[in-house]
Amino acid sequence: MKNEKNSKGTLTTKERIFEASVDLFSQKGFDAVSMREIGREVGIRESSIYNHYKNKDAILESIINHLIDELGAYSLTEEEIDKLISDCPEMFFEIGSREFLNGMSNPNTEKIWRILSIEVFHNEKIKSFFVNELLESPINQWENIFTKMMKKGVIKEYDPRVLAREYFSFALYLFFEYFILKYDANYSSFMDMAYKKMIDHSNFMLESLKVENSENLKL
Amino acid sequence: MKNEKNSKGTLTTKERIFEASVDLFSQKGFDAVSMREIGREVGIRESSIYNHYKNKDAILESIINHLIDELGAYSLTEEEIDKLISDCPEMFFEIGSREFLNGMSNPNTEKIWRILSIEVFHNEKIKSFFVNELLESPINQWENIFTKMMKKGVIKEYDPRVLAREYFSFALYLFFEYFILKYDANYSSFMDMAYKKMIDHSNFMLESLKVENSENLKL
DNA sequence: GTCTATAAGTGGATAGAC
DNA sequence: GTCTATCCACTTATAGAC
Repeated sequence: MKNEKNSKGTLTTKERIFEASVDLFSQKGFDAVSMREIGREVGIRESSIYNHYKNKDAILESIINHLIDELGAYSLTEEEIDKLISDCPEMFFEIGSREFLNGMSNPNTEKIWRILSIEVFHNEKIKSFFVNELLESPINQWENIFTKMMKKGVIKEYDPRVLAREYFSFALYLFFEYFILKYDANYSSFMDMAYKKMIDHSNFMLESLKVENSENLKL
Repeated sequence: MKNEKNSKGTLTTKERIFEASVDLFSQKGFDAVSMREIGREVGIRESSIYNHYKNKDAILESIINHLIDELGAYSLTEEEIDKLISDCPEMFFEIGSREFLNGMSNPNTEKIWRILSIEVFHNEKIKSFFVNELLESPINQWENIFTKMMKKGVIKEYDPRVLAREYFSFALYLFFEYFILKYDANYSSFMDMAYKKMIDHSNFMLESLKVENSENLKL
């Protein structure tokens, strides 16, 4: 814990252990990586790792916390959201897409998302982090947004909870496709393909939710 | 391999090993379950298991093959699909939903889907099975169905590939939600909730794709 | 077909010299 | 802070008695 900060370009041993662990865990999963292997990657003996981290679990924990810190730094404020809804709903969907994909595919966080995807089965903390961060809180947020859009007459009337699921389920599908089924550490191709699909999806939703001239809007 | 079949109600030792493995693997994952543990569950020594299965991997393999066999038994024929499209598109979506959920939540297969979800990171065979069975082949099939629906004028014109993703991504979202994030071996609640959500989704899609009276259908 | 005994290996973690 | 040496629990799998 002594030389945790290092303002120069060089990395401390602790930081090198962190980086090596992120690389190895994201490739093989937590259980399949041994302390010996991490040590080898860093260039020290495994016993020396215990001078920097209490045990193997502590390394994983610090990785999770790093992602949580990183995510907290993003996200739009309530006022920015309100303004965008009135100004231009098309833009809003596009910004929403980009926001989501950035949180996923930032080079600092992409490997960590992959680690958590692998470990979600073995770790209760990760599981509840996922449920909250990927299921409940975004869908609640989108329900809120769709409700506001209806009040302003920007989209037609529909059950906002259903719309929230319609919109955000597609993001989860992309997450599932890339982080679970097709992950291969090829960062740029993830962004490119996912972004195009997300735009197609936004357009479909916009088209479906357009306010019509006639009166028979409510189902 | 000797007493594999047993027409009476009793299970052979091999079958009991199979069942115990499915239970344990679905709860803890393949790596986290030892041969000792399986033996304990069955009531024999771990060394005796090797009289029935060559090794631990062979147990997993037989579990995967069991699911593949089971899935092959379902699925509609081309003619049945064509008939349904003309007769009643609403019904078709409902049947499509039920078909998918049945393949997932049949009591014989639900635990196996869970095992594969856990093991998809460690096993190339499972990974390509998932990519094919959950991503590519269903989306191609739905693209085909939407194309036919357009030709018959049952739905409005739109890129069928995009529609296929719009429709099927929701099924994958449900898979992700239940088998990865919220799995708790509670079979009936999965079916109930997933089915309701799937119906909401089908209704939204139908509404969006309704043929309108006027002429400006193509985007 | 099941048992005991055992091989042969890998894992995380600690003690103490330097 | 890193090293060597070591501990001990646990794993898959095999050999051979019964």
